[in-house]
Amino acid sequence: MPKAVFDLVRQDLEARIVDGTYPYGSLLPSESMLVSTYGYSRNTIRRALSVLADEGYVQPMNGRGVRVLWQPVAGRAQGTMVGLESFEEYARHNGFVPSTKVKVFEHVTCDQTIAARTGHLVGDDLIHVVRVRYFDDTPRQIDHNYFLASAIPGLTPEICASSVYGYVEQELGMRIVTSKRSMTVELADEEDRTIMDMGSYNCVAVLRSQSFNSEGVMFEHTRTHSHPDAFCFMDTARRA
Amino acid sequence: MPKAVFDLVRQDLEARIVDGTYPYGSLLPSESMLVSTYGYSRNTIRRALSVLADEGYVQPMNGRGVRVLWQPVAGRAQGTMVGLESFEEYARHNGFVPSTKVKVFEHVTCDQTIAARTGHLVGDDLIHVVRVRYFDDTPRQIDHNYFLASAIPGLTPEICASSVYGYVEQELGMRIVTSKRSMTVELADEEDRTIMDMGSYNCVAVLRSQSFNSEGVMFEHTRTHSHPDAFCFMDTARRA
DNA sequence: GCCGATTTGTCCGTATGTATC
DNA sequence: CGATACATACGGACAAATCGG
Repeated sequence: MPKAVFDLVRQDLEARIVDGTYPYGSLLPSESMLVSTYGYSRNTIRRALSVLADEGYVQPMNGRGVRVLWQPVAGRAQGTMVGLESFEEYARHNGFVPSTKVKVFEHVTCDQTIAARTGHLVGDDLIHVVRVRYFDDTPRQIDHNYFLASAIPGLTPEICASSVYGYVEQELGMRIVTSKRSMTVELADEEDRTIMDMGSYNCVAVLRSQSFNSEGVMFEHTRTHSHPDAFCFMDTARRA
Repeated sequence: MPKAVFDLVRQDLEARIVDGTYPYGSLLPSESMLVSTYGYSRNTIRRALSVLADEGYVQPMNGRGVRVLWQPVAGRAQGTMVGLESFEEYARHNGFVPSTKVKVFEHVTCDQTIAARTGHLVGDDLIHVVRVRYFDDTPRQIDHNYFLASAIPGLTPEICASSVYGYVEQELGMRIVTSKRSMTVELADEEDRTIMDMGSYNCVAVLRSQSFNSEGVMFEHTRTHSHPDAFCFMDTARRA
């Protein structure tokens, strides 16, 4: 999809890191080398490297070179849930067959309580959706969504049962850009225990998120309760 | 600390966003405006904006402007645990008095089992440390660390009881740069139940992380078990 | 310890493309 | 259609850190 030059370079370098051409612990060719091999300007090469560094693939070292940090997955951690990944993307990456059942689909007007909890504005016309998510027919997540109705015209329960993100991006041509999230561990509530088989667990992973579209409007608040066996969040951070 | 021009601009813009000069939902002055007010080149201004966008403060919109996404913290979420934050930084930001008790401090040689679990290399000389972390004298975290001995000369139990990161950064002049982390929810083990007052919870938040120093060497693996009441992880993600 | 070569980090000025209004 | 605003790319310059002789 992306046709930007710096992104082509990034993809190529990433592929070579993953396939072992540039193994863990080694140094990448210097910037000037990459400039001559790729034939693009140093700024463009540097931008590609910068993205790779942000994603944790490499680490640049002043005066020395760029070290490869990436290594094949350590093993057990099956779930990635990296960056901004939807339920369906997550399932696909991990070899599960995903399905969804819509339990609630209703219009509500945002009052003070909802506003405080979700970050929507009082008076907004919202669509409240509750969904149960299955991996291979086993209930694993319960989603409570509040969508900004004006931002998602034509939303139906059927769309909620497949992928709202897909609808929003492909049908409405809107790109989800930024998402703020928080993660906590909380006691499973009545709903969790009724719907999911909690086994010996009495807790769930709770992920709350606000999503902003390409216009900078917050169009969604989600609270997801995940079964501990189906939750693994991965992340890479850099320090200034 | 940072004297780079783009970072000064970033700090200034961030401050104006936080203090309400550029409120939530508004548009920042255009790049050309910022160029003339700050007196720096467009590249430099754009770099500052780019960092702010990565951190979730703003969202640039092609052809329109740069929208402010930041808003004062929504409320309850007391804990930030944002980005790369050490235990002490976390405690300070949240008004707790932190303390630490070192339970284990021993040299071990990395065998196959430890290597598979931590990502260290077989044969490495490691320092295995187990620490209990307190907020206001209440045990809230249990840390299992494996430090690469050769990367942290002079490490003592006393240093472990205060801040290893502080020692590493200030005394050794080494900067922690990249960290890869994963978060899961797991059943509290015997150790958790013995040391922490789990109340009605039977789960803990488990955070595993590998830290790389400025030479691109992995010098630490940590597994932290956190009490649910003392764990809140916040994050902002962007989509390509 | 010094010096020069190498490599990454920062910054500037300019040009062109694309999206919005 | 033109004006505005962000996105991408190029080329050049100098600084800072590292390394080898």
